[in-house]
Amino acid sequence: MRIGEASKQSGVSAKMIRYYESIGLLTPAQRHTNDYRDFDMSDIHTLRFIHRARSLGFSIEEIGKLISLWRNRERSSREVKAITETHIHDLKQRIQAMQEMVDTLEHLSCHCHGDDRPDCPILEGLSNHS
Amino acid sequence: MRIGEASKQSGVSAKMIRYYESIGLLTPAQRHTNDYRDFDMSDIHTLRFIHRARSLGFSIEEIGKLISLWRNRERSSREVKAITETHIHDLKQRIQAMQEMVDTLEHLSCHCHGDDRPDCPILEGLSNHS
DNA sequence: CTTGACCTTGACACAATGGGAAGGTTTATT
DNA sequence: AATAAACCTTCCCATTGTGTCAAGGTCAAG
Repeated sequence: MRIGEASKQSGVSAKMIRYYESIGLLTPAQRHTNDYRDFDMSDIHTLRFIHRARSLGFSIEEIGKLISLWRNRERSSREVKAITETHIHDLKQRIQAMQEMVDTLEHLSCHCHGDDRPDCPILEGLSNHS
Repeated sequence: MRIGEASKQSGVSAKMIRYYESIGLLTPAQRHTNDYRDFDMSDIHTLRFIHRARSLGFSIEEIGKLISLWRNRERSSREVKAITETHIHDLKQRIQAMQEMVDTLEHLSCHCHGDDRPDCPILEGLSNHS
């Protein structure tokens, strides 16, 4: 099947399919005589795998490792779990950092009248708070 | 003072100071005869403001608006609060999306033995879960 | 035989930051 | 005074992952 159909069936945009191929995440698709890429169901499975991994926030690099483990029948689940745990840890840290921002911002915001007057604890917080 | 000192006093890297100037977030600094930028305390205040706003996750664009409100004595705190609330909302959405990733990942990970065997619910989750 | 829907590659853009090169200036040490 | 170290300048390139757009090739249906 051609790239448009592969895109529909996998949820990965045609642009991204070409991109993943160009950076070596995907082995280059077969080509028809007219140079059009030709995907089979195995390609679709891989693309779906990538799509789901992306939606769980894995980086392209991590996905590369996951795919190679996925294809390797000799793999140890330890390796997969390690990548996943690292990623979870990473996500949690980012969540925490953002939550701290939210806390600070809400603290500032709740003291701000939010009316026509110029007095604003938010701006004060941004300028004084060292 | 020169850019290195301004960087130290504000916490913004020299690289970023030049960048902020180039995109118009900062009004271009004074120049010495030798072409070196020359910052005064007013510049430092602005840089600190930017630094704190960045550390709270505001985008450059939002910071541009905040700075112009900060400088405007006729501002309404309503506008500042609106920008802040929008940003908080944005952060919360991103946190929620990431938290959902974490939940899914932890669910998969806790079922994975993480040993020498190849069986791996994580990979299965990534390949089957449509 | 034209129209429209595909496909191809390539270039450029985003946001915010870092790295480095090539070259000029100032400051400190010999 | 000479030299070395530590600055400064501009300009270019890389990052991550995605989108947009252009110029052109291919194919099927009308």
